[in-house]
Amino acid sequence: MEKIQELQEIFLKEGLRYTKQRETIWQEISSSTEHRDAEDIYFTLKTRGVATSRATVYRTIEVLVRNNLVRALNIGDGRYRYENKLDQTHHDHLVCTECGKIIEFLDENVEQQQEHVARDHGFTLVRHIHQLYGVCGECQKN
Amino acid sequence: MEKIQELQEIFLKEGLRYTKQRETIWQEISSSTEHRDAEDIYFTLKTRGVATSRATVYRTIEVLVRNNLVRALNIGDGRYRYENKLDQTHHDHLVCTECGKIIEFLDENVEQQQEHVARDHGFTLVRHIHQLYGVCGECQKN
DNA sequence: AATTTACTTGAGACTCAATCTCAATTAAGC
DNA sequence: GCTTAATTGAGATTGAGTCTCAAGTAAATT
Repeated sequence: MEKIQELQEIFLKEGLRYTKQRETIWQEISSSTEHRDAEDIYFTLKTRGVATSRATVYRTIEVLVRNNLVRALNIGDGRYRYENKLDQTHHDHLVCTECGKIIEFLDENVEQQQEHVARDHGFTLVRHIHQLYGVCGECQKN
Repeated sequence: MEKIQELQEIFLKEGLRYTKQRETIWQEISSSTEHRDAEDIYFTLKTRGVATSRATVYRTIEVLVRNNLVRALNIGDGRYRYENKLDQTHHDHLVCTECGKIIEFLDENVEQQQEHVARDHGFTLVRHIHQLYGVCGECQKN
């Protein structure tokens, strides 16, 4: 039930109605720390008896992303993963190319350097995508 | 006609035939420093009279990417851009969210730091994706 | 509380990049 | 040149995501 208040304010602010479906989708995303795709979220809701359509899942996620409650992650395999932003802190991702495991990391050095690079080219940095792909410890053993 | 020799060796090595279509696709990609999508390459070939099918374009690019002659770039808008790797040097990309301009950059500091991050998490780094999105100098004026 | 109004939902059609199929074509070995 | 097996290409298919529009349902109005 985390941030339900804020959720309601967001829909109000956007002139959108507060519906059971929208709340359920947020609850589903906010109750997990996994990086899940839309299909996964859609099916989980389905098996939990609170079925919503794909259209509603995608439409709601769009609002959540726009309002900073959810982050969309593109790891380059053609579909987005979503993670809630309840823990606030910014981070990037380390992806195991063998088992698909996703680990979060934050490196202040890199964060700062990115600002420099952008500035050096006359850009105002808005966001970035930074993913490291490699083989994790477990997978190296096999 | 750059690297035609190497191109032939690659196809030989892979047990593939050396065809006019495959050569033409490489020539098209190698003759430009732009970051182009498959559709763009396909249509350019078409208007130049050396028509090949989409299927062949995609199939050939796959081989070129696998053999390090071409790099596939995912800037998160749902389609890949391709650039030839003739100039060898590794770099990442700075993308203007207003005009779509793509600038290449290389930051040794960041490159090294990535290795550290991977190692710290027990990963062997294989590759990375690093894109900075912002507004370029020109677009800031408007 | 009933009615009206307008936003939301959902099933399925649609889009778009990319992949697959398979008959016709063609490169390469004999 | 002939044979054979890889390649090509037109179009079908896939899959993630978006769109449509009739039916459903909040919320405002009376």
